[in-house]
Amino acid sequence: MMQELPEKILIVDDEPDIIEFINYNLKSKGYLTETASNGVEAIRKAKTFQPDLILLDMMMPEKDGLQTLRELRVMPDFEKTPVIFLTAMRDEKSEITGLQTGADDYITKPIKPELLATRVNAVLRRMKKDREVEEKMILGDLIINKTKYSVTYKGVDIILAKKEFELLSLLASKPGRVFLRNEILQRVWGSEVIVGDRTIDVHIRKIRQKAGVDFITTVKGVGYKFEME
Amino acid sequence: MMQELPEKILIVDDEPDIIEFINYNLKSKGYLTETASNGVEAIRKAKTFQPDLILLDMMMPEKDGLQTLRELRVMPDFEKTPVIFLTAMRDEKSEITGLQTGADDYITKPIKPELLATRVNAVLRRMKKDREVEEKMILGDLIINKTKYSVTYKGVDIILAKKEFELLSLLASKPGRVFLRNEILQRVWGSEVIVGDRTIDVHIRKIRQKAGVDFITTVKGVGYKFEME
DNA sequence: TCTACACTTAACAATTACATAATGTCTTTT
DNA sequence: AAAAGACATTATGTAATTGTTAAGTGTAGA
Repeated sequence: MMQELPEKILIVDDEPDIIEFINYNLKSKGYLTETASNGVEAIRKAKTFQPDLILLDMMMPEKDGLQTLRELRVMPDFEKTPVIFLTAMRDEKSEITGLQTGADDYITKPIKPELLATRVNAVLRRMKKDREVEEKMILGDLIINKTKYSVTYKGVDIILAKKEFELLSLLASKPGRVFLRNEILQRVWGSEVIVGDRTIDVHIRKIRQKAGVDFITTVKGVGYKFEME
Repeated sequence: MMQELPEKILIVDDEPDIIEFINYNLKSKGYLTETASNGVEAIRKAKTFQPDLILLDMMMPEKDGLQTLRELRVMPDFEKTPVIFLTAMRDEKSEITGLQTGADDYITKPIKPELLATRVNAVLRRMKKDREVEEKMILGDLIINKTKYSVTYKGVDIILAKKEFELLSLLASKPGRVFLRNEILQRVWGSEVIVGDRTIDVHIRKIRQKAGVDFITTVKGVGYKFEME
């Protein structure tokens, strides 16, 4: 039987007392925790901490829980990270919007330790099952494993550098769909970084070269797409 | 030869007669026992007594057996503690729910001493085997023993310092999976401690050096992963 | 107290990824 | 067919990242 790693939980709330309370409870249950007191901090911490689950207060100054969740859901890393909303009292309205926006559960304050633990457990277990299936992208003879950062073609390893891997993953995430050069830049390099257009070509070339076969089709004047022949 | 400690059993039932009866039987077989008469007391006693096995009555006032078990399972200490349910008569429904919730066995009342002893024995034996397997990680020629803090490669001992051992254990816990530097820091050093990035490299180097072979692969710009060649 | 060892850091070396420029090839347009 | 536009290819310098070594610090044990 394999040893299970403790799961990482990010706790976001603007009230220090609540953070303290939740933090204590979850830590004593063996979880690895990190905290944030507003939406902006939450997003920053999420990037470095890479939590397995996020507990997110709905009512916060500046950026509220809903808005924070929306922004997180756009980022590939947190597209599927489970989120449990913390809401003040039975507020039917926000419950519905919360679940619609892509939260996985919600807990009403005041928070009861047992309930918290149960919900956290349930959501994490559910997620773990999904993960196992989702971690591998299988595209014919090509297998891309995001957690292993590995690519194999017909069982043979293809060793790609970071940018190459991310580029291929992006294209392969929607086979057949054309990604505009702009979009590729945004998603692989980020919005701040500015690199020339040729850079993409060069990376594409390296992937084609290393793979030996060509899954990437150039759509002139538009972009690139992944396609098995 | 290692001295075997008597195993500790926590008996939970709301009827004093039954507690008395079970207690007498198990004590006479050499077990160390402790009792509780309801769910709340059971959880409290469990924390201090740290039983190897829990006999848990299903039907209890206030907090029933199922609920108690659920709460116990959330706590790291009792995540894997074997539990045998005591149910009144052949109650198919509760049997099923009991086993689903993570009980290891069940005994129907009225309790027969021989049956009790047999079941208790069986469950404890099963657990002991699981333990042994769980504590060792076997990865090809590499064996990592978490309880003994020892590592052998092809039968030869590799003596690692604590941090080195923890680092290797972490990587080996999910072979192939890449651990980001950030995650390594959080999991081996904890979220409070702040150490420089080179620290990881140095530890990695010592492991590679001491092992003679290299199970650890660097993924530049990403992290490290464990991989047998 | 002395010694040994674990751990961290700093400084530097080595390596690698990456972006770019320059040039080549192909395609489309006129 | 020439020219322009678009991508491919190659080579190369640099920036980023990791490897290595040695030395400093602290701590436990002899």
